[in-house]
Amino acid sequence: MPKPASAVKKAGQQRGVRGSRTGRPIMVLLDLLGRRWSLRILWELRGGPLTSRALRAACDEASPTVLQARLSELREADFIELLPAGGYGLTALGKELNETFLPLHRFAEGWSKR
Amino acid sequence: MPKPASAVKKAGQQRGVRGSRTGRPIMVLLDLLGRRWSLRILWELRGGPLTSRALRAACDEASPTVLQARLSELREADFIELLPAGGYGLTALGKELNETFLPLHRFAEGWSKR
DNA sequence: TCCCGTGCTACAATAAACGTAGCGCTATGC
DNA sequence: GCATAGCGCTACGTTTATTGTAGCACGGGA
Repeated sequence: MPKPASAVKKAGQQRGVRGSRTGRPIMVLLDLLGRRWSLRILWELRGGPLTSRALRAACDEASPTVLQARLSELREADFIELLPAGGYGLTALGKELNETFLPLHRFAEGWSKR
Repeated sequence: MPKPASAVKKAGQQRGVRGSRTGRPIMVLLDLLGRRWSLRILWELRGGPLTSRALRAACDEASPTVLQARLSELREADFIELLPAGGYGLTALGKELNETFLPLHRFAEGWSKR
């Protein structure tokens, strides 16, 4: 019989990294990037800044709720920033992170022919 | 007033890539890897095969339900395989994909000191 | 003034993830 | 034989995340 099962969890981690309690940087990063739309957002910004609405359009009209949540998280992680002129753009760190994923594109092309 | 809002969505995409309807390989890949625990599983297998239980332990005791779901998806994508001798291991393709993420580790280390 | 685009939020409904328990199977122990 | 233990995997009720739709407050032109 499934017990309440919560009431305990609130203590341990609340403001945290969700799926990772170790705190190891790579885990924190994998967890952050493992949230829905995170990778996609970074990817869509690779060509230059986009307004929040353009970004939403680029992301298949994902709901603004999650998008804003991700944008906040990614901003807090210093991967993207809200430009003074409007629109979101990659920070230097974000660009560096994005380059990490460049080989992924090539990989994806080959993988799709599996 | 929030309308029913569903009843429509069932038509368009059901068995799909969730966040991506374009079918572009990179989108499919980003979507698959953007699911919870996907990246983590690949990461945890980098050192060699693990049994499902060991993998679960490595992933902070994530619930077996999602883990099995991810394992199935990653297996279908041919990134991991269930070894005859038992345990899950990366396929050649999986190893290739994992190497794509190697720079991520280094990046994460530097990032954590932001 | 009015209009339009910006970033952002509310909120009810839906889908995904969680936690716990336990199944069927196989191999090894006695 | 027959427990025992580990394997991959599933059921199912609860909690959390995501979705879809609507709309806010603000600022910059016409």
